[in-house]
Amino acid sequence: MSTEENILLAARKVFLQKGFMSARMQEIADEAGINKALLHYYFRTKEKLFEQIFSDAFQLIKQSFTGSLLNSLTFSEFLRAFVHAYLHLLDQMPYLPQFILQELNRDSSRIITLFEQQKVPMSAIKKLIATEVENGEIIAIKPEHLIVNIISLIVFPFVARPIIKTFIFNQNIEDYSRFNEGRGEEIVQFILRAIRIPKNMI
Amino acid sequence: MSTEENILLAARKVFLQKGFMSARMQEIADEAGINKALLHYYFRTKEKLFEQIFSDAFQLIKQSFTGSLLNSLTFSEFLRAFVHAYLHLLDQMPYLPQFILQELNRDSSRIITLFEQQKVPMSAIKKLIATEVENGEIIAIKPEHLIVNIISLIVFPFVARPIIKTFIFNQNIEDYSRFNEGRGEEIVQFILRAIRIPKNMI
DNA sequence: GTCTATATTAGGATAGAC
DNA sequence: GTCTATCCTAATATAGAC
Repeated sequence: MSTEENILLAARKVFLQKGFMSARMQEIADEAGINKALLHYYFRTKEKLFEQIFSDAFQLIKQSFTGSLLNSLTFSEFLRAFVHAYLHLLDQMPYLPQFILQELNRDSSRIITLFEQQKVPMSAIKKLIATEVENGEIIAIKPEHLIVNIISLIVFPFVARPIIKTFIFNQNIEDYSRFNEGRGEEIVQFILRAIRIPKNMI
Repeated sequence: MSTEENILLAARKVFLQKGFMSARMQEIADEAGINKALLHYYFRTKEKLFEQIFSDAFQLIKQSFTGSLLNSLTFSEFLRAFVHAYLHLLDQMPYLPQFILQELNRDSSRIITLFEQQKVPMSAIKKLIATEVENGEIIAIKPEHLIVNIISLIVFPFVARPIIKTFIFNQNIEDYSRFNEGRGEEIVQFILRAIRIPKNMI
């Protein structure tokens, strides 16, 4: 593995856990098994190194959207694919959401650049939902609310992990990991129930 | 207004927006219209000043739980009261959730202290849900999932505000604020639909 | 390319006058 | 209690040898 890849791997680990402000160049150097000066040799500044990590991280999230949309004809197909793709990603990178949200709140100008670079297929998803509402497949709901609801149910538990672990599960690790295992289907079913047309209306 | 209150007000504003690491004592002093030395005279260290702000902030959240539980006999009463109480609080303090979550992720040991000091009535809420499930008032759902779902739907949009504003509303402020106005009832109805017993099962 | 040693600066904290 | 001036340390960044 090249030194540059090595640094990027170490930087990703440290930045994701600590965020830009709390991350230390020294810690990244240690993690990569090199020294500080070499970090600067490869990436000049902390800011530039961070930039790389941040946009890579956001791209991973974007791929959950595009990938799930690709092979889905109906909304429920998309929903199931998306929930599981996203949860699979977060399983491997649990710090990802907090990292992204923290940095976007810290530097609000970054969101503009991000929006221009990373085209998330939001309007396609909106259209998919709107069509199913028109066809009477699902209840009348504004696509924006439904999209926000889906993402909230998936992502929030990762951002609030310490609180949930402590205040809801009293630090009981087993209960908590059981909760996580069932979470994907729970979300899918919860949403499907919330948007289905009541049977006795026919 | 006393100098001490003045400082606390300024500190709250700066800490909530910036978080501990990005907050600057200088900025707090400016905001309070005094100088840095006086901050240290009143609160010795940045850490101690922060401590005060943080526990006050968490207490506000706790009160949304306890307050809503107080006068609710059924789950749907609690749900409606809680959603609106919490949203009312976040309307006034939109940075509150990101602040709390960021700090709990930064310093994981803090959660222990917090748990011992601030008794959130979680078991009472769990019991309320479990009872309604037993009585066949709502569908079979694990209380932990339902509680997490409720909080996710309320809180996440505030944490992800920049992303939602940009990627879902294309920076259109009017669309975004219309979304926020309808959000409370949307959440309540979404959850009630997801947990109701289907009519044709009777 | 990689290291050691050093410069620079930002920012929290303190001393001491009033 | 409030200020100005100063200290001190941590952390980013660079110079220069190998």
